[in-house]
Amino acid sequence: MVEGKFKIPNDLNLYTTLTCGQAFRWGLYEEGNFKYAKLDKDGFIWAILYNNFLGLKQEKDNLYYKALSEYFYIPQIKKTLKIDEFLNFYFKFDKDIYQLYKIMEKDKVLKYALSYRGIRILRQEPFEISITFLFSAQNTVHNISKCVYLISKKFSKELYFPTPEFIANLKVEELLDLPVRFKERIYAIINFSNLVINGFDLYSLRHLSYENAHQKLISIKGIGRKIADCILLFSLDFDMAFPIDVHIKNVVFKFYADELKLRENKSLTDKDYRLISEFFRKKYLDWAGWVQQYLYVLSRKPDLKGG
DNA sequence: GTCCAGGGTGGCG
DNA sequence: CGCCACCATGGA
Repeated sequence: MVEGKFKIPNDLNLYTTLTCGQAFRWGLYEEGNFKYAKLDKDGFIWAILYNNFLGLKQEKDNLYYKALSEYFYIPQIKKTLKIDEFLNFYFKFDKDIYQLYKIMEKDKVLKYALSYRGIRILRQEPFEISITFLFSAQNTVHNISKCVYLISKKFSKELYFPTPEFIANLKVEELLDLPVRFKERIYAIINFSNLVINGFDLYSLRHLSYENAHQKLISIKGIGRKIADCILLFSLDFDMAFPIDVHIKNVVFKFYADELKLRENKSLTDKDYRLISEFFRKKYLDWAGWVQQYLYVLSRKPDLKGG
């Protein structure tokens, strides 16, 4: 076990970043159990990621870490990173979030979300994120994290995230204990894993335009517009992706309806999804996905819903 | 008991 | 296009 201190190079709110619905592995690992978003007795929050076991704790501008190993293997770039380098990679510290704050101050709604400053979009592993968000349909953050925990438990004692080969070879019956809303989600993750082992290269989508990458993803069974945007934003560096779930939809219709000339329909139509998404993308470019995350956190706070 | 979570698909008018 | 039904859950 290695321990150390890392000087945070840009603004960060560690706890909110790790528990705001973009990552599902952070919490407290006990014997045969996992408690999402819970800290250990020393105030560290833990995750199994990139074939390592990492605990983090923030004190002002410092990140204290404990890790099983000093090295993290990043499969999508086929490189091993030392812990400092890894933290810069994972939290995208090369992106100067103060530029985002300047933008947010000018917006009537986003300025209120500045109270959550320090939320960053994480750079996560594409296959894991794809499977994770395939679990996410009409599901809760808590249950999604439980799905990820349980499927990792089936794969290895160390709780590493399964390989595509492992999931592809599972039978549906072996996955029915996962708390997904719809059984069809189980078929989707097995199908997706088969695509990957047969040569579908998620990471190569990064070379495409946003439009083309999104198009490729939604052509896959079980992945629609929203899950595609989550995969692009949370694992493939498409920071201009703007996923719209029910919370984002509500906050946009409440505060931006006039500006966007929106008329509320029974459900969010493809036309409106595209309209809203494009509006924020054109306005905020490579910060659109980050803006979306601040809106998401803001809209999930019950006391702020009134506006 | 009810309501709702980071949805997607297929089908009909 | 918009709307609908349907889909093996679990917590508040």
